[in-house]
Amino acid sequence: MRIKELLNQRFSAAMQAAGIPNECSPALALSGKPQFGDYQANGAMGAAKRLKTNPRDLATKILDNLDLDGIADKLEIAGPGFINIYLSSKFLASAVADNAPKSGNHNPQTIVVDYSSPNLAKEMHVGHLRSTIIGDAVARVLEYQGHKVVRQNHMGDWGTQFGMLIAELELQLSEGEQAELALNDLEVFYQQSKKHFDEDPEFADTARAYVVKLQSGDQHCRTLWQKFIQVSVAHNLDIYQQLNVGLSREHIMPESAYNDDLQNVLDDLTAKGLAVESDGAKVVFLEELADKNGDPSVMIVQKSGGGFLYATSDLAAMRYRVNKLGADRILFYIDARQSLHMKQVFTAARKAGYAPETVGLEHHPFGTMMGKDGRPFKTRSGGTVKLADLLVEAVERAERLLRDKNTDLSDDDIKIIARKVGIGAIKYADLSKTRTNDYIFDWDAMMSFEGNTAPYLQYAYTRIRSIFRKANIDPQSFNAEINIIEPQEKALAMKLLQFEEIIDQVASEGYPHILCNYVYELASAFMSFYEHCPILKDGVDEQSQQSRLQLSKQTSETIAKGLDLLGIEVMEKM
RNA sequence: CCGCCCAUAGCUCAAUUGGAUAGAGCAUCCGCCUUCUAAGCGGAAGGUUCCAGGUUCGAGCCCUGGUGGGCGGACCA
Repeated sequence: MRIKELLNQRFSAAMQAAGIPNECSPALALSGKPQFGDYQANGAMGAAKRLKTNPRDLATKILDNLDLDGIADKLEIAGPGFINIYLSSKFLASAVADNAPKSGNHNPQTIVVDYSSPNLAKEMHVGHLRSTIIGDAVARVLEYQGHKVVRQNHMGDWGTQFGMLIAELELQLSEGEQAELALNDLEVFYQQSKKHFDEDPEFADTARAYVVKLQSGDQHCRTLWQKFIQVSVAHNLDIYQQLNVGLSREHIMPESAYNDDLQNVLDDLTAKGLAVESDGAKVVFLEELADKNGDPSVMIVQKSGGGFLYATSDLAAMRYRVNKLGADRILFYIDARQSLHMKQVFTAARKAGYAPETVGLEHHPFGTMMGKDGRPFKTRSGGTVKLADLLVEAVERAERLLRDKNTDLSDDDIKIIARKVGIGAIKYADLSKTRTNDYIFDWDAMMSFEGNTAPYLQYAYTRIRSIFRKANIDPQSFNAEINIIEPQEKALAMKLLQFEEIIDQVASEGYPHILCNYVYELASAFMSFYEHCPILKDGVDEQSQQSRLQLSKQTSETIAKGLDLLGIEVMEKM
């Protein structure tokens, strides 16, 4: 149940009865401080401005028409016209009791989520982390809400580099090398290839010729290319699995898949008068994005040599997603540096009719991962950090910490837990920061097991599970009536009730850090509750014990669900 | 030259999108374990929200102008 929504309905009705126009929102919000109640309605002030009346009088009028019987104990008008709402404990208790995840969705949409989309020429590196895990978290949230989510991994498998790479592969195979062995380390392979390309003109010519041959369907080049792609894709799928990310083979829709459609897109743009020739290239001038001098933004869709660019394949992808996938909404988790490009593609897609106004096009950009020095995260020698190496280090660090702190876990348990903690820590550190900003990657902070980190939340979960083990109760089947007496019980109940509202917010705006903050606050509220409200200790009456166990059970479920939506696993012990 | 983004406690980050006295964690200091996992809890201290104006009942958030930093902008993605 969404309390805010309920209050909103009641306040809207009261405001209407008080003669306030419908456009005025009750402006409901959680109260920041206990002395301002649990929720507050700030709409009286906005409405008073509009009606040119006294806000406090208007607030009184709203209260006269407001029916919150059985929901609120007390209502008060404060300050310039705030209405403070004190919820009844009985209402809270019953609300928590039927706080079970809602079934179905009144307005399910088909939502395409474009995320991860690495370039297959090289191994995945830290630059791919954010798109991969933020996009995945949002996809999970949308699925939880009952939408049809279509994940699209727009892998880069078709650029100029591939001519160079297949020429290198051909060379190494001719020297008797096995494909699997040659491609064992994609990074090394890429460097060898680049070296040949730069130093050997003959090789470079072959490479350039192979790009053209590949794209025109030459069988030999195609076979070599497929060998390479196969290895690279397998590498990526392995990373996804390690990351507990819901991307598999079926979600891959690479650039090459649009190859046959690029000429069609160009022809169509030309026919519509959008693409015109300029300096030998085919470009689209976008007056909508003109600067203050009136110069339109330029988007090249075909090079003067005849080659297509990513703007072209992005437009082809747009058409596919709208027409074939039936998208109502398309989300792009792509680096903030491509904001202009996204704007151009969106504008062109609208003008060409590839995406009607009814289809939401949303670029959800994100900032860069920085090192502790405030510069982009690199290895000590200044190279790119491979994602595979980063994950190995995360698990190793987690394992060391577990061994330091713990004695009664088996070796196998430690291995399994270290994986969940290490990967969880790395993902959570990223997801918990505001998506659009750069953030500083700090091993110690994310692994510290203190504060707003994955280990803290995982620990909170295991603590609750431990209570049930101790009491020899199966939480799954446990169910008891909730009784809210202590302030910590109320605070915990309030937090539990905010889950769905938070989910709505993440779904509409695509900021997973809101969910992170929520789970952290929920876990903190539990820790506080747990310290002040004994459960299994001597002297706790039966009714309180049952009620507190019920609160604990629902907290553990909500933490687990919240973390699950973030793609982070929990465990029974740690 | 044009355009986009950022600036909040010593550090890392929040602030329910215009709401009341700007909140957490780390670090520092003070308390709490023979009792449900102390990887925890309670408390103290820490702020001219980069600067200057403006809008209004009310601004970290909106507008204007600066300062400082990052990133984009005709043939890579």
